[in-house]
Amino acid sequence: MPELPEVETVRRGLERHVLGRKVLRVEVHGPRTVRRHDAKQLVDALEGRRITGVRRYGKFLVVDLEADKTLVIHLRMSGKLRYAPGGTEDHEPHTHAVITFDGGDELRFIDPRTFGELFISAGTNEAGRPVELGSLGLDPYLEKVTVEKLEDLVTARRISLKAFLLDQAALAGIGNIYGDEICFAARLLPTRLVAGLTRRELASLAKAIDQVLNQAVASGGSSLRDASYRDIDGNLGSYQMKHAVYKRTGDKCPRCASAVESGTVRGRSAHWCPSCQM
DNA sequence: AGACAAGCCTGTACGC
DNA sequence: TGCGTACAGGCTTGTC
Repeated sequence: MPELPEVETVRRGLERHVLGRKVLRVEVHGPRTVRRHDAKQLVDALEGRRITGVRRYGKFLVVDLEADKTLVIHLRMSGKLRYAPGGTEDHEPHTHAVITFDGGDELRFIDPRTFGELFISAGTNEAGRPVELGSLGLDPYLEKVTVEKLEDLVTARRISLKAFLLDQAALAGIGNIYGDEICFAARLLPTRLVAGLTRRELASLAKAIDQVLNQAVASGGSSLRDASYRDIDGNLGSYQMKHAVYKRTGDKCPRCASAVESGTVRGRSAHWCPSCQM
């Protein structure tokens, strides 16, 4: 489940391997890989052009190319990018797109559940971001989350803290794993209504968002048993070993040793410590 | 065998 | 009336 830390790790790998490289050939398989427009449009935008930048906004990867072409990638649940040096013939199952560079090295898009997608942006807004990403909220890794910003974002919102953290239009990049871990780090229950959080609690939340995401990026993200996230070179992340509550129902809370509980909040699984989260 | 998980979109219902 | 919200369903397939 690539969330902000995983996508940031992929972005760094992408920058290391493909920045400045010239695309020779692009193959797209399956009708769901490119679904916002004709696949040929993507092939034509990429072939013959060099990659000039690799950005990330929330869970979206943005690959800039010469002639102001912009490739946008979202991995959704099971999408992976894999860099394969030239001569690595075997494509693993569910390889839906292959970008071959000058010299023969390949960038492969693999996605068993086919929720992920690639598309060419129709243009950029005044901030230089793809217009399709216009509704994304504040990216807590690119921009510092302050109490003031959180106060602005939660006013008049009658939703739970967990729902707020998952709302990509408020904060971009947090998914179910980091949502639970941030609530734990902030000592706040996921069911709390955001409009009712005190300034002190919002300060704790801001600090938790910053700490959890930074530590997760430093650990190369989280790799779980299912969907098994790996970075662009096939390496696993290690932040799952630091998860305090996510999928740890019944385990001892690392802070107070109470048993971790779980349930459903806004239709999504949630995990929390009943003693030290309030 | 069948429920479930994930992110995100869409349709629908409902309360303030 | 209308907005914001919750909830269910859809998409998909590996895992339990």
